Amino acid sequence: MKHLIHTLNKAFDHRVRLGVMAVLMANDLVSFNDLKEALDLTDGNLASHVAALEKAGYVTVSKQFVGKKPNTTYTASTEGKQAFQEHLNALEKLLKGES
Amino acid sequence: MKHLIHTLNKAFDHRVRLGVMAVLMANDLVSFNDLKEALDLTDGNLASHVAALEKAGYVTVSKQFVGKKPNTTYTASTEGKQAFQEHLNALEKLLKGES
DNA sequence: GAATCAGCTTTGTAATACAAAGTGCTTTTA
DNA sequence: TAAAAGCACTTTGTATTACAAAGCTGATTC
Repeated sequence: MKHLIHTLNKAFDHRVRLGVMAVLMANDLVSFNDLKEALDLTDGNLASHVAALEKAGYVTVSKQFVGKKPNTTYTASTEGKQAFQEHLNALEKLLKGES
Repeated sequence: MKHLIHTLNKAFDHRVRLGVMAVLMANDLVSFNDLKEALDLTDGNLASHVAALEKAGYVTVSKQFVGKKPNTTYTASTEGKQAFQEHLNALEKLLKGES
């Protein structure tokens, strides 16, 4: 028997990644530093979690210069938004006690 | 700045524990084997996750004999139900984009 | 008396998680 | 112009966690 918990997306099975996706669902372009401050994370920790989401194809990265400073921004990909939505649906079902 | 993600309960920050609690919220007495089958887990894996919830005081265990067979059942403690509910509330807020 | 069941515990391996420090490049600031 | 600081990582090192599989204990059914 396959339980609903096995349909939860492992890529989102962590509060930091959940937070990143939540932020990116609400704002479609967020900079590294804004994300870092919003989630109160160290550089390295954020970088590695975002890297995981990027590797999964759920987040896309773009780099440019704003004035003279380098600026990295993140966006949830269409795929990422969809996968996240499915994850939320599965979560909701699970928590409503459907097995 | 403390973000909402830091208010998520680490004890529930895993799909298996989430599943266990969801089952125990819906049914107040569940046996080891029923849980194991419902969630499709190996003995050891279930045992260790339940042990973590028990250690946190969120699940209580009782052992008795049913007929001639030993029988272990689990229940969500009052504390556990409350903590889980709070976790869900935090999750919900997070996913609605409140930071 | 061998196999089975219940419920773990142990073992071993692999995958995270995380902070802190280091890196490379550029730009302010003293 | 040398030092400090910002950006966005990467590396390092440590610690925790996840998990399957095997082992184990005590009882039981064949």
